[in-house]
Amino acid sequence: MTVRMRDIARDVGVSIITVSKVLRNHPDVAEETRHRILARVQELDYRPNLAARTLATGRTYLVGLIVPDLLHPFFAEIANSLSDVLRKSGYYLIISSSEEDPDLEKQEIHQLLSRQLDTLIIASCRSTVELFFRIEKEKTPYILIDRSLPGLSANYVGVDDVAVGRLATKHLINVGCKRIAHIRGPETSPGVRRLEGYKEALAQTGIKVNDDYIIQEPKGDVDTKQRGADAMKQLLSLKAKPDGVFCFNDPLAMGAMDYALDHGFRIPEDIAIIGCGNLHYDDSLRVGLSSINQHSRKIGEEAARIALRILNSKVSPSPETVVLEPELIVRESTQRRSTRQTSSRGATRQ
Amino acid sequence: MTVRMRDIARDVGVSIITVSKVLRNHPDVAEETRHRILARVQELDYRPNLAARTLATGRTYLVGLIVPDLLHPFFAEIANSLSDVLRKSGYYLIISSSEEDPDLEKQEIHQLLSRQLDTLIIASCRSTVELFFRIEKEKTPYILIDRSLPGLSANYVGVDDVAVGRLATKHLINVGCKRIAHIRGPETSPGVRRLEGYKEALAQTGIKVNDDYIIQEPKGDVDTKQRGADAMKQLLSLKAKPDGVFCFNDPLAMGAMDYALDHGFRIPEDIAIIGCGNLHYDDSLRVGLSSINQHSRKIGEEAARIALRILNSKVSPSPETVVLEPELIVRESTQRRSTRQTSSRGATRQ
DNA sequence: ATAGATATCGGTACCGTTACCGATTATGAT
DNA sequence: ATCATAATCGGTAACGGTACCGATATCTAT
Repeated sequence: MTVRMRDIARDVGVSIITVSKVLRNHPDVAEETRHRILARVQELDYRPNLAARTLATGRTYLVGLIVPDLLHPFFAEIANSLSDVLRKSGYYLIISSSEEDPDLEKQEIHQLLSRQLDTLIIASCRSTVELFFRIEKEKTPYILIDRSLPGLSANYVGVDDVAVGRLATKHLINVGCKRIAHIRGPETSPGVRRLEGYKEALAQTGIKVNDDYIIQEPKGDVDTKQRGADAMKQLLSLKAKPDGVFCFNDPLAMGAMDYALDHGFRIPEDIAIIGCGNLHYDDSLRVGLSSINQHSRKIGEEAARIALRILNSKVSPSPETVVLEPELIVRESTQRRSTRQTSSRGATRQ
Repeated sequence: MTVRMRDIARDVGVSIITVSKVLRNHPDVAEETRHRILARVQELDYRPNLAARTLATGRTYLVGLIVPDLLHPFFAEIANSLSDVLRKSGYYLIISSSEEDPDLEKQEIHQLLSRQLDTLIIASCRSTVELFFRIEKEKTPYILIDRSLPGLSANYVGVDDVAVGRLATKHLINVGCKRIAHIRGPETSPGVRRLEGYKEALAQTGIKVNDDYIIQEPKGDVDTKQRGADAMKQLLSLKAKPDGVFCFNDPLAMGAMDYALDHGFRIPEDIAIIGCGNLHYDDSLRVGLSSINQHSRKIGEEAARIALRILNSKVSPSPETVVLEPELIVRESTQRRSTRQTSSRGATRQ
């Protein structure tokens, strides 16, 4: 069997309680016995049974993270930075993916809650708040990231998605696009708000919104790149083809770009494309992809900070909201006319 | 406070034990009481405390996964497929990243072990086996993926890395390359074996290995793309520039490709490039990147299968080794001479 | 010498669940 | 009616820790 506290206690000749104190750096024990205990701990390679500790203390030192898709670099980066910060304070991250399926997400939430985690961090694909009220009743603090839910005053960290839509669309307008399309995202807050920003930017410039230029997210289970290609196909079959497209995210933009190029369109001359996410491979694509930086690492860090604040305070602090400013990154795919840069492939922040 | 089994028992008028039996589908309870208990469970939204269950049973239904880098799509995909399979059998995946740091990996292993997980799956960045002997002493079964360790007869799932190196290098030879370089990976088994395959292929064709053409993995903390670019810079400053490069993985190849293109070299005319991993964006790069498919999803599935076999058997089964055959995927970056395909961008399996 | 403070250690109860086995009741066969 | 058998339920003792408080020993000041 594995080694337990009582084994250490027996060997050293003290009580279990004293061993427990040493392991938790409790001051209430003599320097000499502390050393003897630690020596034996080292020798036997003892490590506390965290399940037992959890049962006794009610704390797991475990933070749950639920994301819709681990393969998406945006979420992978959040997971990374979150984990980096939490680890330094002795907390551990347990990650799970909902695959953009609300039912699966619910199941995962239940799984994680029964594991008694100290905090839940979640980029939810749900559109209703009911489930979160249940979480609140269980007293497990939670933090929403990337996606917020209407009518829920919870901790939230994300980017200003209306500004994302506005920034991208205005940029397309600035480089001379007249017929601007939007390949939109799902019915979650980023999808809705980026669309909103898109419409706002058009309205401010006096351009009328054309519903043909807004491509809905299809239900199907096809992969993102394929969806982007399908959307672009639809756009390019219109009589009045768009000359600029704002895509909900970079993978969609990648698919859209491939389709356009493969069918003889020039980017950005015939059609300019901008995505969102500023993924690390944007530079290396067939045409460097302009994008909006969502500060994924920063989102993870802020979420971790809030989590630690909650974990370190006796009473639960009032909900905190962090909204980051998006940043425009210009690459080839939108460099038309006057905005063309001297360097052929370098990205410029604006 | 949260609801416990004893609350259900009190309300329904049975003992705690009976409730426990119902929750675990124990046959030993009458249909009618079972219904009454389940009804109350539903009403109160009761969920068992898994920490307590773990303490009593010794099982966590938790499988640990340690990978060197979650941002690398190869590992993200393994995590995904692993999780898919395990979930169906009621197991949960707890993921953690070692950031290619052996010390951090050790720390993570200890953390996970003290959480009493049922199995550990690990793509180790360690080069010594000593730590794994300790794991074995603790009786926690473990499975190595992607990277094996010399002198350790453990469960292992991975691709035949010597074949990877041979396949890539032979392909470069077949398309007419004469001076073939290799940007190699770290000192883990894939890095070592792919280099071996590279040398084998050259030897079989009677080409002498030129040490200038083998670029070592630098120690620095720069990102993979930058490392690829640096390596390519080194290669292109040689008097006898190589006309073909086999890169350890696709991100390295991406950086290498960018550097070459940015400095006026044509791909594949001046220099052909092949990577490894067959990442989903290989199609959309400036030049479509030829690659070797490592079957990441399959690796996850096989590892999950082995894990379940261990978890379902009373005695621990003898170690199992699964070695997958790599597959060559040809895209533009190596299409020279006779091998040029009709379709300009489509990938072909060979 | 005595009281009070300080440092060091331990006893008891409990965290929420399950394993093991024994008890009770109902059922059916003879 | 009797007895074996099966079905249903529960008591007790763990699992490996920690919280809370009390006990003892040592030291200091008067």
